[in-house]
Amino acid sequence: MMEAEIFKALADPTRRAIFEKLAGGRMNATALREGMAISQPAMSQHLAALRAAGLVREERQGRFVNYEVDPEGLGSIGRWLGKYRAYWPKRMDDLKRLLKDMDQ
Amino acid sequence: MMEAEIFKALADPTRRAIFEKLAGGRMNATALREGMAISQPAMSQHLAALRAAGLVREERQGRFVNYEVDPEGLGSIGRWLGKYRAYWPKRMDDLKRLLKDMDQ
DNA sequence: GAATCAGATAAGTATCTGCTTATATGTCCT
DNA sequence: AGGACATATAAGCAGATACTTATCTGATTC
Repeated sequence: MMEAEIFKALADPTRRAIFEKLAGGRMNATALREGMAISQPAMSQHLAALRAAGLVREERQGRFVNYEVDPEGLGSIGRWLGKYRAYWPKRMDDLKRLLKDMDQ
Repeated sequence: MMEAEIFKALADPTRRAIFEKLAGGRMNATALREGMAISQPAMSQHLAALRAAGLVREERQGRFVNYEVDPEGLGSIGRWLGKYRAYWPKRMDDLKRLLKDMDQ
C-alpha cells in the first residue's frame, strides 16, 4: 500500500545512507549527522520522509528524538518482493516459505 | 551495487505498474501500452529505466522487442533486504535462511 | 525567566524527472 | 524499392525534489 513512499524514500542515496546508519543502532538526528556533510534541516526532512514511508520510527526522549529502523517498512518490501516469487533467482528459493506465511 | 537505479526505477508508479504487468508474462512494448494511457515514447523510456536497473530484460524478435522480468533485479532487492535481517518482522523469519545462503 | 540546545517547519531556488512532439532506426510486407 | 509498423532517441518543458537560509517550537539548564 505504501510502496510508493517506500521506494521513493529509498531512491535517494542520502536517505539510504541514513537508513543504513540507523541499522547500526538507534540514534538521534544530531548523532546521525556526524560525518555526513548534511545540514540540520536536510537531515530532518530526510528523516520525515523515511518516517512517512514506515522505514523508520521515532521516540522522543526529552529534547532528543531517537530514530530507529521500523520493521514495518522492511516487511512491506518483503511483501512486495513476494508478489514476484515466480521470478526469484534460485538463490532466493527459501524465500518462498516466507511468502506462504505472508499470504496468510 | 545498482540499488540506486533499482529503487529509483521502482519509485515511479507507472514503472511499477509496467513491471507488475510484465510479471504476468513476457510482452512487447505495444502490448504493454494497452489500457495504460501512456504514449509510445514514455513507455520506451520507462522500459529503458527498468532495463538499466536490471529489473527487466529484452529480447528482440523481428521488429518486436519482448520484455520480461529479470530475476537479477529481484535478487538485488533481496540482497539489500537481507542486510537488514536483524530488523525483519517475525513474519519474515524464514527469510533468514535465504540470507545465510546468499552470504555464501 | 533567559539562554541554549535538539529538532521541525517555511519559503525560495537549482536540479532532476517524466512527459510531450518530432524525428530516427530497423524490420516486415507487397 | 516503398510503405507500414515497432521501437528508440532528441529536445524542450512543467512539475517534483533536495537543498539552502531563516525562523519556530519545545525541552533543558542556569
